[in-house]
Amino acid sequence: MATAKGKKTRVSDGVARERLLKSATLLFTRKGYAGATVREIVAAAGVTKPVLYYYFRNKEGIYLELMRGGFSRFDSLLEESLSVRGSAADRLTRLCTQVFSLFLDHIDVARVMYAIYYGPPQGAPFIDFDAYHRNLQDVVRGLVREGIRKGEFGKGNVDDMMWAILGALNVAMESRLCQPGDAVDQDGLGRVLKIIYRGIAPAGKRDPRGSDVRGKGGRK
Amino acid sequence: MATAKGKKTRVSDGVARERLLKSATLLFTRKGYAGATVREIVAAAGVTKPVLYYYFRNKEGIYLELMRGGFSRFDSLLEESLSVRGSAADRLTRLCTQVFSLFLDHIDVARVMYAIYYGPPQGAPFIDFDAYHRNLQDVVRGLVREGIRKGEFGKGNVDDMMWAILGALNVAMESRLCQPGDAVDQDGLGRVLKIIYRGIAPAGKRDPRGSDVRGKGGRK
DNA sequence: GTCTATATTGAGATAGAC
DNA sequence: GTCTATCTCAATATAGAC
Repeated sequence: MATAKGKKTRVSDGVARERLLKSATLLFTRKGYAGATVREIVAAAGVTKPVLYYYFRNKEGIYLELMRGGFSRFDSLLEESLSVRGSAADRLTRLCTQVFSLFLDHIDVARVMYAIYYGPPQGAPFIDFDAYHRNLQDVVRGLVREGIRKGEFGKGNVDDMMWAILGALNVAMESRLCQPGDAVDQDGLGRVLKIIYRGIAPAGKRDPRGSDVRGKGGRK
Repeated sequence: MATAKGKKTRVSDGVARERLLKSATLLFTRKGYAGATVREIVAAAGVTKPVLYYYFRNKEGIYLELMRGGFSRFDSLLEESLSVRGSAADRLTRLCTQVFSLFLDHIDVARVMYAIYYGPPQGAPFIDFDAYHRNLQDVVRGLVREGIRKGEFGKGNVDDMMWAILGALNVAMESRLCQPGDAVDQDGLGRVLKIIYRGIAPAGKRDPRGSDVRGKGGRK
């Protein structure tokens, strides 16, 4: 990230950039993409307009950078989950836990995404949120399928299992967005997933409740 | 509403009113609450401004009427579910099915609600969506508790079970909002709920109807 | 009263000095 | 990299003709 030449600057490289990203997130959240003005964003960041244009080209640029930051990490998680080894349940839990963790770490950016996705048109550049949603679905579906193939899960409708799992992840995230007080945390998500694994276990092989409550995977 | 003809109405009572509600829903969905002008709404409904004023007083009035329409039915469902008899699972499924049905019947109003809830401030009158969400949580939690008390569900964290069930309902609704093509339908929701009932069944006992989690879709 | 032309504002964006 | 100063443009507001 730092410039190769190590040129001296008034503030160290990227500080203003980070401040801008932060203030843009805050203001996009509070007033929407259209409602947040470049003036407010730079004022809140304690810099002047040209600084924003220097780093991000324009208002759309800083918005896209926000989105890209979140989604690139998300893509990494999906990719990583394909190479990780372990039981299907462990891999699913790992994936959900990591996605949830990413969500919690950037919940303010997530709010902006939700507002753009569900909210009215605001002139923001198009982001194909549905594609990311489908990617997650595909990965989860693949892991479920593998679990069935290995006999870890019972035979049944793969999509039903996928929806049950995504429902757990989804409700955890949205409970955070909606009621930060009484919401689902990482452990809660892990426990809800356990309920689902038990529900999709093969007919004869249901392990007793709470036989493995750890979220990091039973054996490693 | 006043069916008495105190005023001169050119169309039969309620027709213009319904047309206004429909066009307002459409325009609130497309352009947001703030973006939809009274002019457009009445034009789309084929009536004149005074007609809107007569039925709804103003833009806020027609918006509140939309919200009230959805939520009053929702409240009825919650209330009704308290008096219905049957197993906890049946009552939970019945409640979720009915809520989902209500959602599907008024999915365009639901879109407006989502946009207001998650979207940026648009100057719309405040609606306490969180309260409705909490109400649903409370009813589901109560039904889960009863299921545990009657031995239908195993002992365990009541909230975890509640979140699993709400996750299923939630993901069904949002899959409809997001990807109308490949979404969850009533049967799908029922099957996902079965998975969860199995997952929260008492340790030794298998839910008779949940013994087959296979849906008609099979593997996809 | 309503309409239209003009003024004003406030938005995003840029040039060039340092 | 950052600043001061400025530009363009569209929406809004207003004034004055009709």
